[in-house]
Amino acid sequence: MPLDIPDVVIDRLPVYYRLLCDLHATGIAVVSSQELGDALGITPAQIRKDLSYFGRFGKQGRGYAVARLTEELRQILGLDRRWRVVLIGVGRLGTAIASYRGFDPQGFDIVAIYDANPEAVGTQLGGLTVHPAELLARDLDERPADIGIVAVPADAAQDVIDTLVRAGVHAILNYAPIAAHVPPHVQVRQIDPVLALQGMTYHLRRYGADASSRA
Amino acid sequence: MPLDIPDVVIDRLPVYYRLLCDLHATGIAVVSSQELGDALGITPAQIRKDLSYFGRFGKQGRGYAVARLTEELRQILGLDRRWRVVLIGVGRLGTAIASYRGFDPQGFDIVAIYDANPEAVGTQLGGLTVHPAELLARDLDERPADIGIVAVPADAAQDVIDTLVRAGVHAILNYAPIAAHVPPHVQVRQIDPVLALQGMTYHLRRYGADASSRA
DNA sequence: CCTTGTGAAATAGTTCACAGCA
DNA sequence: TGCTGTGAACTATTTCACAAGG
Repeated sequence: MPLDIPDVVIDRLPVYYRLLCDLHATGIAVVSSQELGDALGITPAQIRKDLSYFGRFGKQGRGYAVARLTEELRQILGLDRRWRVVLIGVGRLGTAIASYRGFDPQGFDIVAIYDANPEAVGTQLGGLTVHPAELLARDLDERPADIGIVAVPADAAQDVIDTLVRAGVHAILNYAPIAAHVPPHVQVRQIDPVLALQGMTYHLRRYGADASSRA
Repeated sequence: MPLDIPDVVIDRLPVYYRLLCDLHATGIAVVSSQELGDALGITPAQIRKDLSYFGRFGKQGRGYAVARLTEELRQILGLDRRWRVVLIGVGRLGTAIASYRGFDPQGFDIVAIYDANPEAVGTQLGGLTVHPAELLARDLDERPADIGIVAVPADAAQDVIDTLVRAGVHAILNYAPIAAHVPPHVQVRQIDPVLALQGMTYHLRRYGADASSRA
């Protein structure tokens, strides 16, 4: 398994994985790259090439065994274990994240929650007590976490991220609207609906047909 | 302004725009591509090349006038007007989206909210009444929208997206964990924290140092 | 000086197209 | 026959490096 696999390939694997889980649940045993591609809007060649970085999972003339490929991807992605996640920030967004049911079944355990606001500290959220943010560094020393989810205001986010990185957290899901600065060995993924919308308005304007002109 | 500007360039412009707004608010009048790059973790050459698709906004030896460049980007991105947004789905996530304060100051107006659940219909959310989902198509005919935000369960999402597309919505922000099928002229951006986490666990596993080994 | 704007070079990523196997 | 796996061809994107302007 080579080490120089393009990042863009890695980021497609979870998409394949999810579809394969669905197919598995539906009872479909074999699937071709063509069918996967149709379902995902990706060319079959792309899917075959992506998978070929990791091994030869298909059978010529048949396709891929869904159960086998699902299991392979689970291993490749490290989803065959559980991951410890800390959440920082319990404003509206953090609260929604804490109570989101989608993390647990995929192996992500929110194991601790922090907030800087004394009003929030001590409240219960998804079965956990909210801790004061200043304990984050100390707690991570005693009970490390794999992943940090940052849901604090923009002006506090870089500090929180620095604390996470110093405590050895190597993966950060950042909901704060800032470009996070981290060392190269730390993974960051940004969730930013406003940036996403602004990338689309460019195209809307080009396309010409805005809503008011159709009213 | 050429029509064949790479999408990846377009999606960086909002990042530049946000930083420039911050700089402007801080009272900084001029900035170099080097400084922008340092702040964003992007090479200066990339920033200059990106901007050069749209015009010549800098001054040699000086850099870019922050106010001027901010205004140019606002126009390019179509942020010099307001956009009509409909939200479908008021579960935990939809509720958080409806009350998010970050959309309005950037020109995005949530003008209507829908949900399929009769319990939710009629409740108030961010100053709006939740309407029954079956009215979505009819309402959009009478009062079009530019953008749809989809925050419904996975199994309902494609139907909602089809309805939006049929009603002439050309931009969709999809929070549902599915690969949306849309015609080529419709923009889709996916917000999917689980996929983001799964892309990072691949690297965590490679890096070796998981949290439990450091405990 | 310093920094932009930009062709040209380099790198990265995608798609083609077909040999080979079930 | 049908579909994978994969070099080779192609396309896209980034970076270089430098002329030119303030």
